[in-house]
Amino acid sequence: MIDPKLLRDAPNDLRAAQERRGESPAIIDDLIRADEARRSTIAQFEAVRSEQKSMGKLVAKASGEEKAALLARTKELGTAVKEAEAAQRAAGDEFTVLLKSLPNPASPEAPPGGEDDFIVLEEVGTPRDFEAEGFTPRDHLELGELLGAIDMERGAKVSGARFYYLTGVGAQLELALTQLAMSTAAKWGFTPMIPPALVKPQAMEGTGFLGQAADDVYHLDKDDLYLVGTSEVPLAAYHGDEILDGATLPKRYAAFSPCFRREAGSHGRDTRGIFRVHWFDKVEMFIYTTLDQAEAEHRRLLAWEQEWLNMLELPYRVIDVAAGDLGLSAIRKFDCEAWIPTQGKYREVSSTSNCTTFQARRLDTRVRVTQGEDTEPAATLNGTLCAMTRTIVALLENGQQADGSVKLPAALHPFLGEVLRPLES
RNA sequence: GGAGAUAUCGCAUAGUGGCCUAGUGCGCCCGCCUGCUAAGCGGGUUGAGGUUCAAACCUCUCGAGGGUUCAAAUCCCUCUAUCUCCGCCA
Repeated sequence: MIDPKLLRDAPNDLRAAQERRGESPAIIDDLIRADEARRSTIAQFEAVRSEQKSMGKLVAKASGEEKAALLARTKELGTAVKEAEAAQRAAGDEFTVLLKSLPNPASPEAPPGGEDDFIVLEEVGTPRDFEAEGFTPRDHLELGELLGAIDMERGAKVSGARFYYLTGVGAQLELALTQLAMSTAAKWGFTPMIPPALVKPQAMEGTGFLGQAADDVYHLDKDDLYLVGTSEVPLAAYHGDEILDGATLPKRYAAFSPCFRREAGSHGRDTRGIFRVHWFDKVEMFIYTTLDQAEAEHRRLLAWEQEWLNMLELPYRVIDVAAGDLGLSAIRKFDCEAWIPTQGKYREVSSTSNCTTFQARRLDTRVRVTQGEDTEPAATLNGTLCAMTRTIVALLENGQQADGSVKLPAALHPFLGEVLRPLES
């Protein structure tokens, strides 16, 4: 949700931002009309309500005929107040619904265009040349089966397509990554968190996942709870309805949670292995700060994501996601994409978004920067530290050797040794 | 799942239909006084929204949402959370 005052103060900026996303600016004019309707119904309600209150005081003091006459008038006022209140609410609701459907204005620095119009900011590391090494790389599933690390067949048997078991060293690998990611984040100053993975509609809605992304979300009808697709949701809602003390900012949290995604729009894509699944575990970074610090924190998040990939010794690139490919809440997004040898391309393993005050306005998270001053909406940012399944895919494929064994990065040696070896057949 | 209780400003409390424009204490902020400190004295102190050049004014906000009434913190209904006990359970 944007600052409604922008509709009056800077409508042209908002129209331009819509066009950067490749969306119609007409909604801005709808919003301006709805805002005017809202404000005029508020004025009408307040006028009759004010009269009702002062008349009510006269009633309390009056008696006899005088009182009867007053009561006749106040009775009329009573209905007028109810009507005006209903009109105010209707206009307010209409405005809010429209306002919430408006995406966060894309940053002017975000590349214009859609999904394919990203800009590559940086490439780090060099993909291995398997041809030169003299063997054809196996894909992560083949390797996972050789190592006894991944069991897709039984995942499908028990839970259906896009489910898996991590077994043996696969399970150990996730636990090692989790432990390494959480402790590394703690060292960077993040507070480790384990949040709930089931949330109320308000949390889901507040983070912007019930708009166009709603099809991708699991919902439990009987309990009206949602399974989160990322711990961004419970972390953003964590300080909802709160006023944060500016002196405590930035607040940085790192959360481990399962993530559930229906993958509604991706039938047939990435069907092999654990690259795209309905459930995976993830360590997510989340930051609360003030608007003026948001961009700097966004750069820090990206730097931490890169440091993590460097620790894992993976070749990757960083892209600046185009405006048309941003989620509802973000003004700018950077993705880190690891090289996947058997796909011959870079694929997303982490992503960081600057949501400015968009989510905080919806969730009512405010900051009092200085004692005695007015509050302002907080700014929120999120970034992946380690999405387990995709990280495992990248580690297996990039670390593999001709015999099917997998060399691990030094950071994982304390947990799993230097090499994962195929099971005895 | 069953029975009962509770929910008021940062905290603690008062408030059983109009005198609530929600009082008081603590805490906090500003000032005064006291040659330091403490005490004392005076004032301020929920959060939103609207009108407005501004000063100021108005509206909403007593867990949430409905209802009754000319008028609701107060009466009624529903929901949520917390506490106590019972049952079940990792």
